[in-house]
Amino acid sequence: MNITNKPTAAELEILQVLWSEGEASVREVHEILAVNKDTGYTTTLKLMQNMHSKGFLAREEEGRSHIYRPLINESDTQNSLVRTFMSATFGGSSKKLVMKALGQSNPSKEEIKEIRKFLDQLENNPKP
Amino acid sequence: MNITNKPTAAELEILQVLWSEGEASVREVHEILAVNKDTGYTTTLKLMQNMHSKGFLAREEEGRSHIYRPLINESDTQNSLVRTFMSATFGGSSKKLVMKALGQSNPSKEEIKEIRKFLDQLENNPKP
DNA sequence: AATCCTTTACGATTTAATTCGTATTAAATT
DNA sequence: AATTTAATACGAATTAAATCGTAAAGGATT
Repeated sequence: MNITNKPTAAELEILQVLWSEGEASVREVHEILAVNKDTGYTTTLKLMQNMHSKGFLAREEEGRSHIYRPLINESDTQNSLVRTFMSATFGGSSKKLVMKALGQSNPSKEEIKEIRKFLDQLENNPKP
Repeated sequence: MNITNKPTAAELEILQVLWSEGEASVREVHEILAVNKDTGYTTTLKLMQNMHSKGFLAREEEGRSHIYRPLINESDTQNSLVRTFMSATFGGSSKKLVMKALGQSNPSKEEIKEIRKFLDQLENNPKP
């Protein structure tokens, strides 16, 4: 259920790609990252190799290249990162974090509606 | 209004103390941090010196020690950190971040009420 | 006055993360 | 068959952050 050690910033970028694509080769991940980032191919390769040995990614030979797949779940990873961030920056107060986040973005009416619905659920099904 | 470069994790811990105390000597900051953290006095000193030269802290001689005061605002700093985090972890979606944060903490009825009020304001005063 | 704190200053080390260079291998192309 | 291309492997360099050690200075204590 829960992530033991968190991915670093560069690792998270790679995970975003893999969560979105499902699976990909180093080349594919690199091409996508290279649009916004200026680093070499071997950097991406090394990162993905590291992530594989950390247990973040599975890989499988396909021809002479490797296809990688995330082994850690997006939602669990986000939970873990949020918890750490919330604690470091807001002393653990979700209310403060939430207000800062909302005050800074432009959530659509629709999104606001969904958040309200979520708050309703929270009140009706309080946690242990 | 806006923070140019963000404090690091260790710097943020120091800022938390100073935001809460208003001002303090290295010794005072260190004593407070030392409760939960196991690092030497000179580490805290060095960090605060760095923060001073970065323009994060002002200082003033008082006797033979220095009294430090934050020059960057808590709210602005949090905004900046939230923006970066939200973008790196949730592709900039405040809705996703907000739900993760709420789903993970136990906001009180009172807090939920305040968040609802905040959502009302957001809807009534939409941003540019 | 001599010694003992307590403090700052600051270079150096350590640690972690990121980036890269080079060697090697094997498939694809000529 | 020879050459080019595209991939992995992996050590090493770079960078940034955090930590520490030691020297110097000046009050406070004896």
